[in-house]
Amino acid sequence: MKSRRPSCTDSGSESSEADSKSPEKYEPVTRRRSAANARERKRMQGLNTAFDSLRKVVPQWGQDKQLSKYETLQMALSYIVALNRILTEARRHSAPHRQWLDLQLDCLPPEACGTDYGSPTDQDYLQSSFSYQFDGHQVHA
DNA sequence: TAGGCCATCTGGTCCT
DNA sequence: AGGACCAGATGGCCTA
Repeated sequence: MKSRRPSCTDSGSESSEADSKSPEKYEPVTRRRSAANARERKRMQGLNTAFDSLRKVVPQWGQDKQLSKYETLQMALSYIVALNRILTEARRHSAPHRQWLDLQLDCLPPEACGTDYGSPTDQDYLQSSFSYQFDGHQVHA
């Protein structure tokens, strides 16, 4: 994530005013607003942490730059649909194949599911199952 | 320079 | 009453 400096409208961010005034000298309304701003900032940071976690498990084929939040959500949706499709296809196969698949899924740590796409063949198959297009921002489930 | 993306502030609403 | 959540507004940064 790019590091961004606070915007100039960052009035509640304990900066210039906080230097000249201790918090207890704030007007109650100002103090409450400032606290609410801090909570909102923390909440959004939590949300961004969640987005970062999601980016780590979502494929980023051909994308050298970080997915935007919108793209991350769209990709996650498409990824889930693709994996679901693969599982559905796998269930149609014979027992030995199903056992193999079950074994693979059991052995996979959750974090590895998104970053290790297996052999090039597996990767191609998974990618071909994807419907999310970066340019068009479209998802066809 | 325009457009995309983002962080932050803010006021409103809902919930505990 | 206070906190969580949300959406709109605003302004900064980056890239084509």
